[in-house]
Amino acid sequence: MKNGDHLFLVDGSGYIFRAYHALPPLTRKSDGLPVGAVSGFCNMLWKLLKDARNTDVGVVPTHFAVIFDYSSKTFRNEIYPEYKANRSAPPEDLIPQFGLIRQATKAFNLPCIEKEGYEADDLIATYARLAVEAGGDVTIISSDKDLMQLVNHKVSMYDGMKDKQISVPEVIEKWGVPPEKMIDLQSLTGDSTDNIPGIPGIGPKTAAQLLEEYGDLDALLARASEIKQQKRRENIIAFSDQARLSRELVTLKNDTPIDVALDALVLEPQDGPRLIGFLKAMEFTSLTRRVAETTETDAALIEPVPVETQWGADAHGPDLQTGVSAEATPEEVMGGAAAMPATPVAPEGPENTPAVLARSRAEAATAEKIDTTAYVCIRDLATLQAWIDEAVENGIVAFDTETSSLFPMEAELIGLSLALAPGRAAYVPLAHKSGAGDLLGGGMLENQIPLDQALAALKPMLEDRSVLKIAQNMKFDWLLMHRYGIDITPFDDTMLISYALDAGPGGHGMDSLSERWLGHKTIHYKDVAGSGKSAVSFDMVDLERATAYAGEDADVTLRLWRVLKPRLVAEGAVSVYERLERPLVTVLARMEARGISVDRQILSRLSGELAQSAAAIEDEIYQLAGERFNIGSPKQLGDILFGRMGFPGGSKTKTGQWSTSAQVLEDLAAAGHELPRKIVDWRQLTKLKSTYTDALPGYINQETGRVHTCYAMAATSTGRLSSSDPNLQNIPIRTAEGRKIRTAFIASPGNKLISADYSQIELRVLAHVADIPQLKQAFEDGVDIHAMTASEMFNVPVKDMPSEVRRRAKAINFGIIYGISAFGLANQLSIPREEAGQYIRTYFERFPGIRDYMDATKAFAREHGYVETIFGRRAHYPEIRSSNPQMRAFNERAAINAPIQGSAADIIRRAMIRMDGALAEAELSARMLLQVHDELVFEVSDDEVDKTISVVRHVMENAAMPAVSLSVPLQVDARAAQNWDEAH
DNA sequence: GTCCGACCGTA
DNA sequence: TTACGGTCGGACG
Repeated sequence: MKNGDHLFLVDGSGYIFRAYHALPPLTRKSDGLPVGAVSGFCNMLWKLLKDARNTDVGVVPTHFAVIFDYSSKTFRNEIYPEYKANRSAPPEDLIPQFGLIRQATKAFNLPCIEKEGYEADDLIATYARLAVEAGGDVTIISSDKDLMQLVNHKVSMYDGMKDKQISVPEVIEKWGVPPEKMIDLQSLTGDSTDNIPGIPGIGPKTAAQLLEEYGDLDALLARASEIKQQKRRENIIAFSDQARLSRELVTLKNDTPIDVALDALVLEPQDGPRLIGFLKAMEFTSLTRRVAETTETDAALIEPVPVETQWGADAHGPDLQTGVSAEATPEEVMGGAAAMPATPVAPEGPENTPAVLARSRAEAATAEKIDTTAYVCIRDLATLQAWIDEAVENGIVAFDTETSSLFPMEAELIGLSLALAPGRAAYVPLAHKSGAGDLLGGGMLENQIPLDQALAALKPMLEDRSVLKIAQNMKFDWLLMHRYGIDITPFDDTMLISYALDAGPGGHGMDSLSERWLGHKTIHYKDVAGSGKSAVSFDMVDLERATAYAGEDADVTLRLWRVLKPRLVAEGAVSVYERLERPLVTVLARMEARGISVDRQILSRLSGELAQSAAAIEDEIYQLAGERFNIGSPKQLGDILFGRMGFPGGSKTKTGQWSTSAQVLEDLAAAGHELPRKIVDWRQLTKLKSTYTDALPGYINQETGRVHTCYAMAATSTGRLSSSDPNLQNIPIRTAEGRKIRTAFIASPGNKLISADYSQIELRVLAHVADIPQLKQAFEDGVDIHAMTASEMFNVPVKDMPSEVRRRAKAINFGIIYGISAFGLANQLSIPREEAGQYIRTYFERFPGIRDYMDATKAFAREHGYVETIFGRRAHYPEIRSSNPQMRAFNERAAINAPIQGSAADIIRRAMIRMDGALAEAELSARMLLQVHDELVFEVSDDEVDKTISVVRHVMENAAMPAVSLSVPLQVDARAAQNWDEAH
């Protein structure tokens, strides 16, 4: 920058709020996305830049930047915690616009500048100083009085909305003091919107008058006793410290660290097609036309670029509080009734609606052939950098990693692939071995970019908030890269998009999605790495095959995204994806990374005890049976029990074998037979040993010494998570023997485990969605729900109720949630089917609303093929129209269960998404470790137990709010102890 | 070596 | 009667 150059600095954050309130609301036609502030912003930028190229106008920028606030916490909060504390969260329809305006800035080919810990105003002050020192002039595009202190003969302001210049005379005219006294003036008056205290009773007029008389703030405070007006004098003396503090707060910091040099702000030529791509996506038709004319671009040839919208707490805007009021989307606020159909946006004509776009994308995707030999293998840094640059330019890139393991906490990076456009993908090998002839696997292959250099090159792009990273199952890649010091943001996940759209039968793996949506059979991992004993690690795969395989993964992921993402809007699944799926990815990844401490000694001792007990029982079994056989083989066991020994066979399995289930064996035992009892006991012991005490130690991670389960986000049809490797959602609890295994899950020294679980969450959800007065009242009163049910059904008082009566009512309550049948209930309670049927009839008489709800849900599912949770998550049951009565009945029961189980699953997801923020807000160091459907397990320092329990309980009990206001209270029981058994 | 059914642990 | 994942045995190729 040199003499005569002119820097324009746009106060982006200030503009967003001002435009939002000043301009009429505007939404994108096709899907209702709020874009009023974005529209105003684009029009203003266009006007500024158009004038800039018109040399008839006096002021021509040579340098240009748009500056944003990054977060609400800045150094000012250190000085004064109350700074801006009175700000409420931004309006919900403004939230997605923060990100869009940053994207707009990029589309205008302008630098987008922000820095964590600093306000936009400080960055503006810093750049203004640098520019003036370099001999340039500065125009700040803002009308914020906080910036007026910067005005001088080289620096002026411009109000883009009023088309008004603000120089030294305008400041004096408006405030009665010259710009250099604005700081003192604001220190005296304070500022209610920023919660800056100032001195009570002093407004701008008085302040200006005082400064005129005494010169500056210090002189005024020093000579305060001379002031004639009594009240004013007393206040200034009493609140002088407050004025000095205010001065610190309002004084802009003009020496903040900056990441982008002044000279890098030089104004680049407009990129017409890029800008038009964005404007078309926003559906700003008239501005699109004007830009097309001016840049001589044929807008018809340009596709709208996909834009990233962030609704939640990830969205960066100034003063975005973590409070719940900020989080409801319009879609959520309007939704909320269970099993109500979300209205898909109906295509009303040939215009470009989301539904039309989604359909055309789907058609195009199957038509395009995929050539896996066309991918590039990148082996030098310069080429990688060129791809990265293009990704940044593009704003979108599909990303995939190849690793040494499917366990993300053990996996090491072997290579990664990128895709910039369909068919344009590259593989970057990073740790392939030469493999030639050497039994030890050979040395490292030549000509690979060193891992640290590749990661250093990729990190800025992977963390660049203007570049959308797309992956299939991002949690894996996120956790892996997190371990390499990179936190990917922002991202989309094709697996989760598919799940939000199409949960039901059928998975969401890349291979099946590719086949379904692209009509393309992917290369299977087995085909490149082999399988079983002959399988090799991916680092031994030759680069040609590795490139085809890995490149295809990225290519297919990108293509899937292009097909699936538009469907979210078209089919009303945006809210589920944005509020329940995407934000959970990093929450779960961090939980997996933390792991939980497991005591190896306890497990090993238990294994020994179990082995001994099992061996003893084994001998008795052989004695009783009169021969040795494999007790673990249901086939052999059935032959002996029901064949040779002639026990009365209970039921047969579907393969025609005698069933040897615990139920059958228990019945025989109850009839006085000794052997079946022994078998049941033996089964329990060996199950505990093989599944838990023997297996768990093998999952203890070498480096962390902890067990890191893996959560599957898209494995169930209802919205529940599942856990595997190891499954920590089925650790025993029902029997005393089993519970011992829980004692091996421990808190690290100085810590406790907290277990917090929802009490009867599914029955509470049922009471809410089916609107059952007695159930709601019972939960309101906090009474024993099963006893209440029994009392209603059997006309017995709750007091001194026989336990068997309560047990039956409990079975019925669960039966209701599961889509009850007389057959199932009879089985569960070991009573005749007729009796079970009578129970159900009685239940429906007492609670007619339940029958209505079940009938309505079934009818809804038959009509639409899916059901919905209270948050709009859909579960599809296409087979509910099957002509097979068994199949149909099964799907009906599942359809009744899904909204209940799924709503409960959604509630705990919401709690989990908010939990880390709430704990941080309360300055608690507790770590969330595990989720078991209605339970969360935390590890917390001994001295923070009580506070943590109260925060956790608050978050969990209010998790449905504000999207859904449940008509039943949620109750959370929480306890802390040294191990999981005692905590639960 | 791979797949499936039976069984059983959890919510 | 709902939703999962792990282990085992045994049949298949």
